[in-house]
Amino acid sequence: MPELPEAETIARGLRRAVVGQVVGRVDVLRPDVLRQGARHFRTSLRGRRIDRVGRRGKNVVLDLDDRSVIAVNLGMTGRLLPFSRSPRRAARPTHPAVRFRFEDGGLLVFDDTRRFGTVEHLSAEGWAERSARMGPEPLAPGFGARQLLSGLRASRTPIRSWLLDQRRLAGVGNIYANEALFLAGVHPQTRACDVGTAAAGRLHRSIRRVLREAIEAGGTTIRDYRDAGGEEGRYARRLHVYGRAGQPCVRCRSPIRRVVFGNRSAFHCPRCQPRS
DNA sequence: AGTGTATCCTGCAGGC
DNA sequence: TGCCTGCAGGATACAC
Repeated sequence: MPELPEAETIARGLRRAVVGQVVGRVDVLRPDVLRQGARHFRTSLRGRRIDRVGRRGKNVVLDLDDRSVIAVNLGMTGRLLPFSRSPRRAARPTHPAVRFRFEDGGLLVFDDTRRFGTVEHLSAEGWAERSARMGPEPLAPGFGARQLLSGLRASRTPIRSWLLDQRRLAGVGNIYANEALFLAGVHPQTRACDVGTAAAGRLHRSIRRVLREAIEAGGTTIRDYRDAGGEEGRYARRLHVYGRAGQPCVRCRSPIRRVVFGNRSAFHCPRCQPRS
């Protein structure tokens, strides 16, 4: 679910509530979201102070005072919800997986209905290695059209699959991949190496534009996504193709098509995004 | 290298 | 109302 704009929105919304907080007790209610033993996870976090909240790709990253990090991948339905005190029944998260209790009585709950998300405590080196295996940040100033083009040249996989591969580009998921391809006028099943220089330039611009605008709108809520304050994102009504199969293209009125490949739905306008 | 398939889970919408 | 199928912002592992 959450892609880069949602992770960014959550990270921003979390800062006020958790930076400076010192971790006390940690409750692991659903050990399967961890990638390490719950015992070790709990004990190694106790007493750590949260110094910063950031994001890498689709991950929300909490930097701790010993340079280790808590990396949260939100999966499809993950949420990070801060509370200044234990919430009463009605306000309680429905699927809590991990509860971080702070020394001042506040808490941060990782809530995840489907539990495809993960929470990991990594050393500085462990996180650096992980991050190094991920592709560039599409919104970083240094990420240019040339870099995108050179990455595309070497691959024959469909461009939509290429965009979803976190080792190639970090943070783009199915919604924004489809939206960016629409804006660039590129068919989702075009082989990456067949995206020409001009189209790659358009795609570079549209990826950055879509991600930036989605961040401004606080992300996209289809169903489950909520920010750190429990609010929905407002980008859903601005989607051009995602989830709009059969509806008229906003640009040319042709019906939007849905095709499935790589185990995911892809949406495109057959007229605005011709196959090359 | 690529693609198709299955897996991990839960919940919701739509058809009958 | 109830049952069934298909679908979902992700990621990975496998066989071919």
